[in-house]
Amino acid sequence: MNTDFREKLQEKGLKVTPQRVAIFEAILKLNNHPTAEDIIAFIKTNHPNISVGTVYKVLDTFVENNLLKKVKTEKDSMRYDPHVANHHHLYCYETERIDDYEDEKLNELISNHFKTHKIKNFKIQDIKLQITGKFNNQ
Amino acid sequence: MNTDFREKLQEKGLKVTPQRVAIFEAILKLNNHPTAEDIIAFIKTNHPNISVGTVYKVLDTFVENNLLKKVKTEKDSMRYDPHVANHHHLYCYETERIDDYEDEKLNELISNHFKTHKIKNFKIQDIKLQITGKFNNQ
DNA sequence: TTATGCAAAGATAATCATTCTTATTTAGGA
DNA sequence: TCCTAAATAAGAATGATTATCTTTGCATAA
Ligand SMILES: [Mn+2]
Ligand SMILES: [Mn+2]
Ligand SMILES: [Zn+2]
Ligand SMILES: [Zn+2]
Repeated sequence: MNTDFREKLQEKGLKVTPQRVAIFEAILKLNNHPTAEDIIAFIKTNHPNISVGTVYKVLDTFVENNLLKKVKTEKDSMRYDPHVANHHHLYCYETERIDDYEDEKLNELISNHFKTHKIKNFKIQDIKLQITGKFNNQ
Repeated sequence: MNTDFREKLQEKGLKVTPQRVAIFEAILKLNNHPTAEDIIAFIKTNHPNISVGTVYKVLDTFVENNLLKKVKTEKDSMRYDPHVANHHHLYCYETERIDDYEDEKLNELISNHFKTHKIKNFKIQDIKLQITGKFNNQ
């Protein structure tokens, strides 16, 4: 999993640095579409000298190179998603929790719908669902 | 349409002020899910003394009272939507344009799908599609 | 080896949307 | 008309993000 990520960096012509590896690992570990702040806090424990600016710069680089996605929210701080394949999100309206939601049947349903119901003057690139609600337990 | 809005304010127990009316009119006129900045710029022409803080406070009040919705984006500044009934959005990946998209058939399709495919540990409140792509002309 | 080039990281200042504070004004009911 | 809670104005403060500038780490060429 680590070598995997190193290879991806190299494919994109990006240098493999300890910071980049640490930031990506942090995002995987944190596992709730973390903010930059979450990432910084997590990394600071093992890697206390990392610079805030570096984290933001690395996150941008990752997004540009499609190693991460930004997640839309209505909050001030951006959240990041290591899951770059197309998928949907469950948003809790009470907490900051955002979970992934994958549903191949639903994707087909929607994709078929748009085959017969074109949107005038608009070329679709991708479709995401924001499913807002409340998690039960856990 | 204006009296309509005044009545809505009164129903909610909110005072009808020139600032509130101007802000709501601006959002309707601007008609592209404007930012606070767009609204301020628009209002300043007729109403030069309005305060920036007032605009933000009024926007919050409107959102709390369901007269406006916030629109999720991955940009820094928030956008506002006077269209509070549930509907979807077309996002252009090249420009800041966001259009409304309503599709009753699609809503039914999705709603039926979730009747038979419950999400474990999650109670759905609402579902919005973010349809990203590119507008043709116009 | 040593020098040169260059991407990346660190430190920290600057920016900019938004929020907060405090004094003042006003809408709307009594 | 008067009163008062609610709303606004002005501007300072905050906080996330971006920009700037210097330093570091390597690779490659002299
Ligand atoms: Mn709209
Ligand atoms: Mn911000
Ligand atoms: Zn995700
Ligand atoms: Zn809308």
